[in-house]
Amino acid sequence: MRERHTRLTVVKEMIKNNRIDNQDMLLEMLKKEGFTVTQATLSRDLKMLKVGKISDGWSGYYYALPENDLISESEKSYMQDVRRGILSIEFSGNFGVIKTRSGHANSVAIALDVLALPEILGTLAGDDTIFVILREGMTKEDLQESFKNRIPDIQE
Amino acid sequence: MRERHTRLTVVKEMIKNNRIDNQDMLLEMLKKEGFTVTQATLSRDLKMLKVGKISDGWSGYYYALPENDLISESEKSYMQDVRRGILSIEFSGNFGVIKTRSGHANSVAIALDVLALPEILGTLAGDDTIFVILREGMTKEDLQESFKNRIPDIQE
DNA sequence: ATTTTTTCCGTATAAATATACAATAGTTTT
DNA sequence: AAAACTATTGTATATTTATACGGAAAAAAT
Repeated sequence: MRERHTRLTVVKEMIKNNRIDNQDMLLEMLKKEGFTVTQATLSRDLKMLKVGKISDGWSGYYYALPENDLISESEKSYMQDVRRGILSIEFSGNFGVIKTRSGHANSVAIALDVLALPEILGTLAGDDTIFVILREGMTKEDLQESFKNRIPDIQE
Repeated sequence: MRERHTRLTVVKEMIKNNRIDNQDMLLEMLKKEGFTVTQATLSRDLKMLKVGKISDGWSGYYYALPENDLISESEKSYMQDVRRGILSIEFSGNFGVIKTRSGHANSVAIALDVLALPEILGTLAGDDTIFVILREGMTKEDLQESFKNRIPDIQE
């Protein structure tokens, strides 16, 4: 026993990286990796992972991880951009100035746009400085809170 | 015969507006609307609409329209915002100034952000004016082209 | 107008997926 | 440590979905 957890991780990875049309296909791939289970077990695994089956836009269907799992993947890379580039944030009213490492302002600003934090109305990036405009009603504290939630290990 | 097209429209609407777990459920709903078909036909309809079956994040699964169908729906509303608000666009180098009807700058700017036109780096909205910064390498013409593609009936 | 082709759909059945039930191994409680 | 509970799985089967086949209506071609 006590196999499920590792198997779930493998299954998730397989679904993320391959086009898989049905459970039998997945079953075979698993067997090759040393996980010999039945279709019933796999069906339960997929339900646990909240895997969906979606159209390929043509004539077939394949398994896909839930939106969240995918988004968080691409978000991760943007969060990396932010973490790598950012040096400091200071505010004046509802305007903020972010200092970044030289040349990083653009990538950080793009990342902030993509992350679409509700507090930010827009950004303007130079080479090492980003000008941030908060939405009306939002405060510096709101943004910092939001930051901490979305970008775990950022230091104030 | 010649029923399919109208039925597909109805099915699409039903899937968009209701949580539907399986084809039998949909079959019943259709019957109530006067479309009496078999499960086989419905299965074909769903494939045609590229409907997927995704997790509700809890313990069940339901039908969902493909990403594109949903996005284009929400995009429509943003494009409306742009169409309704915009008055003129003028450029100076890689900066643009969009004049909007009073009070509309914000909604137009948000729409532009959401539409994520590849030419636009960022926007700053006042009350009736939006400041647009183009990404490096992009020209006024690129943006106008992109506009025409995304927002059909806009006049120059 | 007749033939050919295409579209649409039902019936029957195959294929794919989910689950009720029972068994076994691990955990927790007493 | 025995009892009670929980988690994980397989077997068998139920449920759900897809499709092979054939027929009929509509459309296109001749």
